[in-house]
Amino acid sequence: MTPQPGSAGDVLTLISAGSATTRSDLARLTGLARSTISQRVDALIERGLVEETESGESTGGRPPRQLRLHTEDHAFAGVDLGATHCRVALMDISGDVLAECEDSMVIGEGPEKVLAHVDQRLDRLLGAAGRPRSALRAVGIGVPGPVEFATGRPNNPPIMPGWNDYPVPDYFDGVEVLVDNDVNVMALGEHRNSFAGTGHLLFVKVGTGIGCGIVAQGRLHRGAQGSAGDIGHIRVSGHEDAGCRCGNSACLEAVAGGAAIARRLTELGLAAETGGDVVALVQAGNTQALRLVREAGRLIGEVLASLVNFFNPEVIVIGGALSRVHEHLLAGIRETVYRRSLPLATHHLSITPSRTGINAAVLGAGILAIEHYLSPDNINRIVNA
Amino acid sequence: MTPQPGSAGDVLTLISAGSATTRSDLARLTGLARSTISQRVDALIERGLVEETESGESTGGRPPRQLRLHTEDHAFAGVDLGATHCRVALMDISGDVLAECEDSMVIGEGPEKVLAHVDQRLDRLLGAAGRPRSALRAVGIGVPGPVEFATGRPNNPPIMPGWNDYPVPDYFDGVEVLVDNDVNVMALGEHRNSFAGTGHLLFVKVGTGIGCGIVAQGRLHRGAQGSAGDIGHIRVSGHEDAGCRCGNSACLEAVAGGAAIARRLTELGLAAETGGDVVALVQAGNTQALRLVREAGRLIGEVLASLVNFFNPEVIVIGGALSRVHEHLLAGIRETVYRRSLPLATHHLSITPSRTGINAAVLGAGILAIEHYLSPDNINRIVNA
DNA sequence: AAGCTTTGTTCGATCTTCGGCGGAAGTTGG
DNA sequence: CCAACTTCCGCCGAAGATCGAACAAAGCTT
Repeated sequence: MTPQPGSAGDVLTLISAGSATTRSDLARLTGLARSTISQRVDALIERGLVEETESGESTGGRPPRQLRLHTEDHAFAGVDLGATHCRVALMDISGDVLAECEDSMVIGEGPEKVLAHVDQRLDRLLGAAGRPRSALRAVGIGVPGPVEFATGRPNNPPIMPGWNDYPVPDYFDGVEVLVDNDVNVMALGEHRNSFAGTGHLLFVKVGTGIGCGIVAQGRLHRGAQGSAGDIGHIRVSGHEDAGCRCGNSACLEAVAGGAAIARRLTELGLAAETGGDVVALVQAGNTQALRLVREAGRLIGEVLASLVNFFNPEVIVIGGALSRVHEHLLAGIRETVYRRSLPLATHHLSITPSRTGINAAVLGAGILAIEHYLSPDNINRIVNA
Repeated sequence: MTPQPGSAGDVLTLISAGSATTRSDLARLTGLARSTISQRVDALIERGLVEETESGESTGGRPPRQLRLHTEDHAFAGVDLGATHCRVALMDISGDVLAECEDSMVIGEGPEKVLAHVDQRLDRLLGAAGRPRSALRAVGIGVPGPVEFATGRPNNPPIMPGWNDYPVPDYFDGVEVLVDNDVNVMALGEHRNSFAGTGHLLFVKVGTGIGCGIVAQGRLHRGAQGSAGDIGHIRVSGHEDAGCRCGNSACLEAVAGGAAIARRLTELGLAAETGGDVVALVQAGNTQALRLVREAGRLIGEVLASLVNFFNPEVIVIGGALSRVHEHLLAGIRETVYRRSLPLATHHLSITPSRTGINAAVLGAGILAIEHYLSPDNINRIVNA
């Protein structure tokens, strides 16, 4: 059933969203009596979820006591697993980062090794932040492949050998674990951090491959099989010769991904293997690389033009390794999208580089965990327990 | 705020969805005491929203009194406005059609004339069904162009001269009016009638033009400007020569729409002007027409393949005038989608012709009106008034 | 300094909801 | 055919939640 209006969970949602910072705000927003609100807030304070800070500005009368999330007793973690890296951030309940770390790690070594690594980092970060393990409430993990979100099991991930159908949450105990595709958590991180007011947003990650996270009505759209946003294998015109690892040809990823650009540069006699090498060449002023990146932007723009017509987003955010040279990538993307999409859909559309940057994934993963914990249902359960 | 759990609105939602047909069902589903449920049901009966029918089957004890929506005192209407037709259906609150009509009408004559026409039909249908005008609670209207849903104003519709920004709901008084794009209401009608359990569905209308209605998580996705689903102007490869009325070239609609196929047939010396003519030729066994329809299916499939990767729907429904020859259209679509989309996304994907058929739009428009009226918030307002 | 404004708490009145009880209306079994 | 059993439903007192008025607190205004 739907949560009660003005239940403890609802009240906490308003506080955590910043919609209300005082008891009177809450009374006004919920329509409940001030006395009732006080009772709810007391319950939340007693459970250690909310705290009072010094009085705020008076508006001509007694100054209100400010309310905010109590950030001491709980901890959450966001984990960003890539093909060869592992980033972990420990966050408090308001989403602020308490401690973070980053290191190399090979995801192909399989779930046991990798998750042991993660677990160890979690302990280290908890130590650094001075919080006991028992304070850890939930962990969000972004992985580079498709996941059945409801169970946290990777679903035939191409670059994660040994992970297929592995029940990731079972590895940890005493903590709720949410696992999602890395692009989804990046989209979530970007949305909550920099585009909170936006209803419909696309986050496009241009790295070795190309993927897309979809936020519809403020929530992640994962699709029927959790594979939504897999735009790397959409066909682009005029590149029938480019074979893709998926078996088809002319896939976007096979012509505009970082790996594809590097290959083309290699053919031109320039040393480049990864998307990072491409970025380095562009930053060094290499015109060939620059031209190829811009051309990749046009191809990505061709696909995005279709998706703009179909999905009609408010904002498209470009992230991933290649967005470090976003001026050139964006030029190509914008050029094509504004030419090929319908005016009604592009009129208020903005296409921008990621503002959250490299941390979008860890932060998004952490936010996934925090929002799960702060969901009205869960809070009501905690308060009424 | 969120509606109360087990509020009158919630209870009615359960009854109307068929999830509960007796008081004990409701008590079980909501977790409320039987006495509380009885009180809610009494309030709903008193307001004329629910009625009791004869007792149902006993399960070993006293047989429960069945509950269902009271279908007598209210009426709703769905209106399907096309370029040259007008269909109106009068429905009771459970969605059953009480009376309907269809006639020719030219939408280009402008809102006043067309809406006067609609209003007259409404009166006639109300008369035929023996219900007073005052019983009419809400009207849903599907129009062939983009609409700002919140205000019911068409937004620069290309084939509706005189309608731009016209406040359609203001024309009617005493009745709530919801206006949406025709493809959206078709998608809604199809979903609620034939695919109620499906989370994510695409409804593709192939007629003169090509459009798409999007159901995500059971709800219509309209996008930021209400232009979502406008897939007719997505580019397809290898048809740069085909100019489109939108100013671009190689638009899907310009090569695979009914009008485009008719033009190609005309070039081949066959008399065809509209999508209907194309259908007639195919049904007459003309091989040229058949080949072109199948080829159109492949082109539509090319676009849908991209959208399947991006959106990951469970079901794609093909409707519109050309779906009357769906065997040929679907063959082309399926062929391309299953070849070009990712296995994970296509594994449980079904692509089927419309089951609801020609009535999807009127029914969907009516359902739009009914669901608006039955929304928990609205019902709570009515019951507590 | 006295009064005004806004905030927050206390407390009794009121409204909701709960759950037990008993009557109603069937089925089952002898 | 009747007694026992099961399930459904309304009634009603008890328990709980919410409200709003009154009051106290704390700063602003004049």
